[in-house]
Amino acid sequence: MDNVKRQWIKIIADGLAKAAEGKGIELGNIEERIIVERPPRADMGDLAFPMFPFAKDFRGAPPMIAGLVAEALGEFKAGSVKTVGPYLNAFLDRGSVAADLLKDVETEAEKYGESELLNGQKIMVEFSCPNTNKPLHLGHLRNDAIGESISRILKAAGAEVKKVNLINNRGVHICKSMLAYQKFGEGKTPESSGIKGDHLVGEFYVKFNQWSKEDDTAEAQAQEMLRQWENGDEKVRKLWEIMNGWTIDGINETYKNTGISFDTYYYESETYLSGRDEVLRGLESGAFYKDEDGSIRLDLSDIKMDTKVMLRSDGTSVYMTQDLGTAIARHEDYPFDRLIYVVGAEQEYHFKVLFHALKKLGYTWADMLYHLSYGMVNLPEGKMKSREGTVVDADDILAKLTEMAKEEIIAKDRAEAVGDVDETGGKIALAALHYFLLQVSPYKDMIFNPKESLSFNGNTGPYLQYMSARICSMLEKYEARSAEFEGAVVDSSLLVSDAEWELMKLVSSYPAQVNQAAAELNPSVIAVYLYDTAKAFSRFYHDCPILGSGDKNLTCSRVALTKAVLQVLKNGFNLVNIPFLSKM
RNA sequence: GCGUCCAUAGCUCAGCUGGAUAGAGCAUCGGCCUUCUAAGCCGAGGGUCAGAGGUUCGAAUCCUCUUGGACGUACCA
Repeated sequence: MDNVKRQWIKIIADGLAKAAEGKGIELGNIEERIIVERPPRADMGDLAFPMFPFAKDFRGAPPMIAGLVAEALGEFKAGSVKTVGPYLNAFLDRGSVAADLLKDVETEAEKYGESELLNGQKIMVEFSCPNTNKPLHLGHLRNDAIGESISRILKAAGAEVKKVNLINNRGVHICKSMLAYQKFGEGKTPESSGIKGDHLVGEFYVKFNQWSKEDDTAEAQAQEMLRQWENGDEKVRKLWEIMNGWTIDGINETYKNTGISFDTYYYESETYLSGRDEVLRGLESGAFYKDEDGSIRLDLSDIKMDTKVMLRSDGTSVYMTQDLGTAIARHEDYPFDRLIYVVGAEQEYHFKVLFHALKKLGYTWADMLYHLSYGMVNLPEGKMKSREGTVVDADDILAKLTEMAKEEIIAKDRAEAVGDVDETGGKIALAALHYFLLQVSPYKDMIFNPKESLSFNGNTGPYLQYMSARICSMLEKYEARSAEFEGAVVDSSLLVSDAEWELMKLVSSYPAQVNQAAAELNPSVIAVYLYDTAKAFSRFYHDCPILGSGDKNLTCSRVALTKAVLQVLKNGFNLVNIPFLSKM
């Protein structure tokens, strides 16, 4: 389609040149000045060329110019033009465009839509980054969905992508659940209690907060435990290892259930010390300074901010210390061209400071770091608050969605056709969840309404799956009846109705959508595109009989178009982590 | 206080680097299953794109201000 566009720009430029010549006007570099747009309605044409920019040259109204150009162009092969007010609209030759497109999609198959936009670029994407004191919640699911999707999109755009996770397994908050476990745990384990490890640990974190309300030494005890941990106290370390293991196992199970994976895990417990060394080096080099209160700080007055603590006065690390160490370790492990941190918008300040600190330390690659800041997931009543117990748990929401999907399968009497109801239910749940989370632009806050968001109808993930399942079912029937269509050929000149042409245009625009999503780091571009395409197919499917078209060449041709649509849906599903279903 | 971001239909969201009559879904109302899965299709109503200026041939989109909201401004992460 890009070629087609370029070809048309040439044609229009030619027409403009001729029209200008007739009037003795000099237009300069015409091709660069031509704007290509999509007409608002399909019946107005396929490409639109506004003539406004040339009004001054011609010293006349745009509609007049459009008329002159149309006249100058006369008849030609690639299609036709029509003037619509100030616009010159082009109608492409549907048959020949369709033929090329269907061939491309078929030969490229699962690679259709991939590009070379980011060829040769090494990109590291950090996302998820859970704490090991509680299970994942809905906010993490948004983070995971964005991180995983962005990684896949960048890869599709040609980049070499490394997905990394940073486990926040160190700090007072971790000690809190450990302390509560020591006091109230009674030796419980995930096995003995039958509770998933991360949830079990989370229970003790909640318990700590209750206890600390009654006992005001609780916080101090947690601090003391952190000191013991830093000093390598054997008993504390042992408990820490056990409980971290429980949480990480539990969280990994959630990742597995959501189709999320990582190439490398980093652990804060392993990077915070190198961060500390780095800060001390920075103190020597003069990048940082020692404040009168004993802490080591970074002066931010050059970027109009205050100062920031890099290392506490007692020598222990803060979040920043650790992130400094991690970033440096990462660049050594994988000399990236870009490192994308998928982290909530509330940490924008943190990353501004982190990047600045790295630059001050002399790391030139600090310019390659990028904070992909995303908005919060809120409830209709407002923020999720753990203290008020309104946090939506990741496993709970998945289980609930899966249950609803299974009920739906049974209610529609599809259990037998589907085969494994549990598995299909789980995949439908994932589609609902991921589509819901990714259809929204990342940087915006979003509202999750438990009652209304868990829908499988309308503009949802399951709708997309449903379309692909119907396609598969139809294609299966086509194969089964292959004898009837013996000798039929694809004749793209038969695929020129408006419904078919609309689908062609959508299929052809998929590669551009992938590039846009990659350039903007925005999965919602793909999500919205998939819905538009599924919707257009649904309309076509309803209006145009395929197997019963009455003409075997027409059937064969529509099957070819349908296969192309299916391919694009499949490829797109993969980018936004929506499981493909051939039956539902 | 200062900084960053957000504001589009009753609700949840799209709207490409400014372009032709601002779009979906949900909800409401009305049609369509003897025909490829009704998790579907078609139609109706519903908008001062928060408000006011500005730039431009043209602004939901860019700039300024105002209002409302979120987040940040920790020796928490």
